[in-house]
Amino acid sequence: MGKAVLTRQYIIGKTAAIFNTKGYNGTTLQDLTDATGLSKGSLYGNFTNKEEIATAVFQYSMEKVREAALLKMEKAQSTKGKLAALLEFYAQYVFSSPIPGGCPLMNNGVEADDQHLFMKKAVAGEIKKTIHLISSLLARGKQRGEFKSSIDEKEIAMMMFCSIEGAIVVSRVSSTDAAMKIVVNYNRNVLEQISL
Amino acid sequence: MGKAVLTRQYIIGKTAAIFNTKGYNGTTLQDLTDATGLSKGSLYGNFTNKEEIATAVFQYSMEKVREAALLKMEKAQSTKGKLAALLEFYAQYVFSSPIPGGCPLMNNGVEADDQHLFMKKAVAGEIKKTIHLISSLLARGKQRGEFKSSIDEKEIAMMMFCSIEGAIVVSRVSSTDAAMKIVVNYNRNVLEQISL
Amino acid sequence: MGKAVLTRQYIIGKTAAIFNTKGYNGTTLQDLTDATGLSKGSLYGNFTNKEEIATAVFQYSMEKVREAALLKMEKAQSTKGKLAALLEFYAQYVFSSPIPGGCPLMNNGVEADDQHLFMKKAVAGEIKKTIHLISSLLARGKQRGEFKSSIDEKEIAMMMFCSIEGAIVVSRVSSTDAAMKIVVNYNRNVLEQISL
Amino acid sequence: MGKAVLTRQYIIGKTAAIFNTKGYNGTTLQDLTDATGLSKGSLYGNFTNKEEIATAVFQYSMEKVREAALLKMEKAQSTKGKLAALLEFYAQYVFSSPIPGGCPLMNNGVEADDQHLFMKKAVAGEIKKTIHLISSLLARGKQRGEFKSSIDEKEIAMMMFCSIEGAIVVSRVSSTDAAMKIVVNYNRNVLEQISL
DNA sequence: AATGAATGAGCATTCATTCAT
DNA sequence: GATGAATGAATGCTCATTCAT
Repeated sequence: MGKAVLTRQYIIGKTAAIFNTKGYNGTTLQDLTDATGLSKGSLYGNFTNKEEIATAVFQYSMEKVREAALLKMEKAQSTKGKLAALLEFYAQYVFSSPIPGGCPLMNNGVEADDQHLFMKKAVAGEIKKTIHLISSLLARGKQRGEFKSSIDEKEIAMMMFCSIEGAIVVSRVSSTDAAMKIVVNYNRNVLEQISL
Repeated sequence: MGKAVLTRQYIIGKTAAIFNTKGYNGTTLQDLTDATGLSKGSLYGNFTNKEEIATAVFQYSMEKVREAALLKMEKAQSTKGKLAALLEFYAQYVFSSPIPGGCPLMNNGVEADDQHLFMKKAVAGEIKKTIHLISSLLARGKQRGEFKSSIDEKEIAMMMFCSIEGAIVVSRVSSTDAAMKIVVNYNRNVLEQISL
Repeated sequence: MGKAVLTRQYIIGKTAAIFNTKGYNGTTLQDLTDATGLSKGSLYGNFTNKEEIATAVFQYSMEKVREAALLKMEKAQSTKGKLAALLEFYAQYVFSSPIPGGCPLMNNGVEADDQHLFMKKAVAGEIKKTIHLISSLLARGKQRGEFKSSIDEKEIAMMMFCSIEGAIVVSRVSSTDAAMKIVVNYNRNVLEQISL
Repeated sequence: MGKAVLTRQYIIGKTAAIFNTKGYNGTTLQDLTDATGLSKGSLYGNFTNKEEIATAVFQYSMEKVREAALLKMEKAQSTKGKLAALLEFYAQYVFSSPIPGGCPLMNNGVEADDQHLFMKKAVAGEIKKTIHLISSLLARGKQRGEFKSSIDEKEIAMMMFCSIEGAIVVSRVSSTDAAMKIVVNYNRNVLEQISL
């Protein structure tokens, strides 16, 4: 890895929490130089502009989130166990997310949808990926005979994802994880009901 | 109504879409003077600062949203019919929301949660109100014998709300209402299943 | 006295301390409406602009100062006694001036000299008047045989005035009346030395 | 000297006369960019805010004043001669001060005393320094047998300083150096009277 | 590869003043 | 005579970006 790549990663790692907390508009170059200890010139030497930093940070943040989720899931052996672990992961997410500031998908998605096209595309892609992950697990569970063959894995995956994401925002704004607890519990029950 | 009140309402009405589209940070005083045709001085004569405008706009936007939802619902006579109408309302929400730019709850909630305390409080209150509305309808349906007495109306209300809100963001970011359609359909089925 | 005159005097009385404390540039119309409880429109109904208010306030403030000084002086019967009373007046001036904020002559003089011609003239006139007052007292003392006939009353008056005014500023900036005490004491000794 | 230091000094040098003429409140950032040819951004890159510029300018101005005074004084060999030179310096001060606009001590002192604490401290310090300088000269003259041993150097220094400063303001406001001439002449006579 | 210094456009906010009512 | 509402210019300050070194 060349020095340039290392510096890019250093910058991304040091600034991910800031972007996720303050949002793209709310994050200033000054914030980034403060967090990294680097000069503005150096930031612009490694990225073409703030948009590029934000996009790279978003990709990095999603990797971190996914890593943390997969770590939780890999301990479980059954597909159902893995999905339960994923729910467990989200249950704790509200107040201790891998990148502070809540879910990068919601944070960037909401700010991007009418404003930042460069980011909107990236968020849409990551959302699709995440829903696909859940959907695939459900499909595999069906194949392996863990889940009823009648289930619509796409529907369940979408409901799981949307309700969890909604619950993250509701819980964070309300400063209590009451909403998240209800939603996670509901989805756990869904897992039970579709199990054979 | 004094002139001041009228001007305040005029400002609020003209700028609601801007705040909902660009967010608080992304909306500038220039945006507001452009939209209203008023001078900055006039804006500051009617509001103490941008925060106060944003807060008033948020309250107004939520009223508009609620009005539009209630309008859809009042045609239905059964409680179940009202809840179905509410789902119908959200199904169309993605691309034609009463205030352009998506759901003010998500938009303001996501931006506010780590940054704008003045707004965070307001959003939390409105979310609570909205969930309570759904929950109350379910409870009344139970009383009236439309729904099974075994249902947990708070749980269902929370799931409906969170999944719908999540679906709004997902659909808007993805520029397709596929997610919303799935979520609305799922919740319609829930209504059927809890009906007697 | 018509209502207009009364309102003018009301405004002047309520705002004198503000101008003397914050200076002309530092005083805003908002300060004046806050202090008077009147609207901007009313202020502009009674004065043509801020300059006119400031000028009227300055005249009023100087009257107040002179009144307070004369009150102290009138108890004394000898001319020397009157001048000693005047020094006494200044000795207490630093921390309890008739109009809070120090001497209007210095305050307005310093701010006006390069900027506000309308005020510069007024201040110059009042300074002349004040020095003339001291000078006249010394001259009368000479006539009445209280003071040596050899004294140059204009020189002594100028020294007294300049040293006292300088001491006011020095004392106020230093937050201690040490300078004023020394200067007053020196001038008291001068009075003794010129006495027959 | 780094470029930053040079630019700071350039800014200070170019703006000293403006602050001394218009005062802190009366000086705008626009004035400063006009005088320097630099952008606001550059000004804020070299100073944290207007206060910091004003403070630096005040220190610089006092150095310039002191330099000019010392230059006049160093030609004289006797202490009395040096003090006479200092009076000479002030005699010309009214219409040709090292920094245009009068004495920075009075200008900043009067504006600062009730408003700008950051400046008040600085002015108080410089006043003390200046009075100490005069007092030291008088003390040295006593030691060297030039002045009577009975003199109170602190009293004389204070009177000299206060009367001169008062005379500066009076003369500038009156647009004539009559006051200054009288005060300087008086103080010259004092020097004669305390000489052995 | 990194920096320090600069820029010009833009930021939210306040200014003295006006004027229809 | 007094007011509330408006204005446009100006306020101090911050922004993302550039570029010579």
